[in-house]
Amino acid sequence: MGATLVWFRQDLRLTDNPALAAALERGGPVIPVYIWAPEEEGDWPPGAASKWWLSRSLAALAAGLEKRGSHLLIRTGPTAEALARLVSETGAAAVLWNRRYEPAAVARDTRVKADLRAQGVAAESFNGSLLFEPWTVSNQAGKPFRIFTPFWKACMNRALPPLAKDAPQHLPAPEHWPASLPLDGLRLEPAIDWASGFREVWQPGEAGAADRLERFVAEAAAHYETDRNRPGLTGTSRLSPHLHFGEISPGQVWRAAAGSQPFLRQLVWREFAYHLLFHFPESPRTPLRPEHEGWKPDPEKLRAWTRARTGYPLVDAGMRELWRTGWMHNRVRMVAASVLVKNMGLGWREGAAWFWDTLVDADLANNTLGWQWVAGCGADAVPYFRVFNPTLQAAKFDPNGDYLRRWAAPL
DNA sequence: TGAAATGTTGGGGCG
DNA sequence: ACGCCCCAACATTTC
Repeated sequence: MGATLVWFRQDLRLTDNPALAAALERGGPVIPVYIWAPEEEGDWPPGAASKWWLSRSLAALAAGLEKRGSHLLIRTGPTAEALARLVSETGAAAVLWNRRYEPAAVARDTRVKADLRAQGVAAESFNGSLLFEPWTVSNQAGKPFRIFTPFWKACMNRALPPLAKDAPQHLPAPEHWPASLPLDGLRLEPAIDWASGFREVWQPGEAGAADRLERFVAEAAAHYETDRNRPGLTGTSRLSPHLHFGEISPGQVWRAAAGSQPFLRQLVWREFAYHLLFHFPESPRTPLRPEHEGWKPDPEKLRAWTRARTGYPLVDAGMRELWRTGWMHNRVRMVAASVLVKNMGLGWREGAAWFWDTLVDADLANNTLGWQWVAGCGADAVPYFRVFNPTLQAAKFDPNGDYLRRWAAPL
């Protein structure tokens, strides 16, 4: 039986991983590989915070594989060439992976699949990142949804897809492991150590994701509906980076948090973001609605926003939380984005680009949806007259000033 | 997942 | 007991 390559991408986990489960099912040796190819990501190669996370997450995945008698191969792109070379080095009969939905990734993966099949190699992709594939959810007219609530209802009417079989304690290994680059050879970690605040907050990898989920369900899920809006509390799950890198699957999260409808709703917002990105692949660049085109570039203003010098205490606290931890509470993200677009007159893409570089959970689908929602140019967006008042928002959602105090120290 | 203005309701104080 | 007023709490409307 020939070996099977499992091409890891944004599914850096050994539990509920359909591609890995299918590879094990085939019976031969399993060869896990990660290919670093940022030049294939179109306009959105991973930003600095994402690379920091990726480095740690790959290390965690590699350690998990070693514990099971396996090994993570690291290679660099071009992906098609790297896979072809690995196939010839290992005599692999199949390459399996879990799907991605970003336009550049879809185009690249389609070519890779065709190339492999032309070489006589079995190539199959699986759903490892979403509850429902974007092309399987549609409205009465058979069209993609553009409004959240009907999408949510359609999702709630469907059966939860089953989980994949978890990886066993021992993975079948090939007789010889092909060469691998060292992880630090990818230079994902910053040369200057700006990530000390990140390390205090985050534990990238499958174990960190499971721990975060367990704590959320035990401590916060019951009060999620109200506490999720309080940035001074730990009222949200903080699973976004773990979900982005696939260290945990939405199916696992859904099952653990099934008692909290308001939280499930947020999980479906993530599904909706992928639904929109898949069906409207131009939307990260060209929104569905033309609103908010009257902005002018202003590097000084933009710099003030990025460096936490807007003068709005809640926004500046948020920008400092982002800078220090690679994450910002969602309530504060909405206010910070609203201020950039509606108070400062800057373009949403400029804010989105900063978030892309600084967020550990930077995700093209979610980032695009969030910014277009605030700017009012997306599929399901706030009307132009909906403007957040940063002072009022602080009074409402941080009444004791806990959040402002926590992120008061200047950068 | 807006804010502010305007409208409605009901409890309680008071003469 | 009753009517009147005030006001908070909530609901509705408007941008």
